[in-house]
Amino acid sequence: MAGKQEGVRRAQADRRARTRSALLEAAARGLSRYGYANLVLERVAAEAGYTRGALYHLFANKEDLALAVVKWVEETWDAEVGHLVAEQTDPVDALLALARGHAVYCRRDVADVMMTLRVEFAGQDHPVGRAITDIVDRLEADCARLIAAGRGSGAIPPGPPPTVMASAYLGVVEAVGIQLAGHAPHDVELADRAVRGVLGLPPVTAGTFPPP
Amino acid sequence: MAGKQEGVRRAQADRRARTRSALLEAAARGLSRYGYANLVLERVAAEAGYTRGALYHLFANKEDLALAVVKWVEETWDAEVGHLVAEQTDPVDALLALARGHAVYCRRDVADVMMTLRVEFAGQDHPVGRAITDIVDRLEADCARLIAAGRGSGAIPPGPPPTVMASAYLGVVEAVGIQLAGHAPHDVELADRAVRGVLGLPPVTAGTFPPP
DNA sequence: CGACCTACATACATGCATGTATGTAAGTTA
DNA sequence: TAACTTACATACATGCATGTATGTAGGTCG
Repeated sequence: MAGKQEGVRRAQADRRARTRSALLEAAARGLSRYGYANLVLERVAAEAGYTRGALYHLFANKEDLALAVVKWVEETWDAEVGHLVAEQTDPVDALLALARGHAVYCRRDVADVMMTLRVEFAGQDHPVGRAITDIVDRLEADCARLIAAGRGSGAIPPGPPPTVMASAYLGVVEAVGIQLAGHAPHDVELADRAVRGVLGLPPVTAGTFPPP
Repeated sequence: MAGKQEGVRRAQADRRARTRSALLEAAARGLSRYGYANLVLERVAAEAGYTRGALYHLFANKEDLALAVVKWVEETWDAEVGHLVAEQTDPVDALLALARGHAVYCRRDVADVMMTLRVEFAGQDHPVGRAITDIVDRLEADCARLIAAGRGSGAIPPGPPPTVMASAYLGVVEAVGIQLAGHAPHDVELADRAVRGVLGLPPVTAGTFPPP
């Protein structure tokens, strides 16, 4: 196990990883634009600079590719938005941080992959659809807990049950993020506004937004 | 032009209209579940009690069928939600009436046809996608005017430009309508809350919702 | 440097959904 | 009731995208 051995092994592994990343990124863009059914693998490969042969060498099939994209998007989202939420101690602060963080996350062009696929596979029984609903369901449960906690402390006024609130909360967060992608800084402000509205919190008074 | 002539003519026309409606309704349900690309015309026809032959006799092709569905949904939406908005004189009341009316409209199962197709054709150049964006763009312009009017009268506090606000407003209305379909009466309440939040209006104090 | 493996391209086979052409029964008008 | 049209079903043809099988060049290791 000399240094050169690992070096060359990393060389081949790096080559593989680079092409994989290129294909993954092209697939993510393609999925967000065309969805799953209309995604043509030859275009994906061509956009990444390869052919379908490379794609089928690195991914078992179209479904496997889409699942890999979903996993990749989930990981980048967690890395960028998840920690913003985790470092908040107050549940309301956490919910507001998630909304604002997601709005910022949505400024990149692959952000609406999840939404596109979720809509396409809604009501179906497809592995890709299940992968997405699993993620969303976990997130929704987390948000429901945060809302329940906020209710318990009195920070969130009474209203519909926390699970229903969480569903509405995530819906508006997603909608604002997608509708206002590329409209900084209004994306963050309106995500904040919409979430406060759903939670029943009073609006921030003029001049105090955005907070430092 | 005796009564009998018109009678029999109405008989054949009625037959045609009934099968057309059955196919249209089946197509609407199919589109909202599977989207356009995954919609199989044989299933649509079978669900309506016919075969593809009937479908191709009444519609030129798949695209024509989808366009007819879009038109039909638009008309039912106008009939059910549009007049609620039109009879409001105050712009803020109109915006709130639209949000609440749309939430009620979304309780039927074909309500998310527009959203499904809009997502599927986003960024494409397809006639069906254009038909939808045309409708949404008109609605968005109307809402932007209402928001500008509310700003002018001071009823809506300052914030992002009306066009951006309208985009966020409609996104939120759509999201809540879809997420909370079948969760009456929370759907209406949360649509109201979300819209008030986006517009920067204070929440309704506890106990006063819903208004008569 | 010769044997082997990996990364990728090219070529082929399959399936599925659309669209079209044809057939048939029911309805309409003289 | 006979000529004609409409409403629909059945059968056929086409295209396109996936998946697989095969080929080849470059890297890897003895």
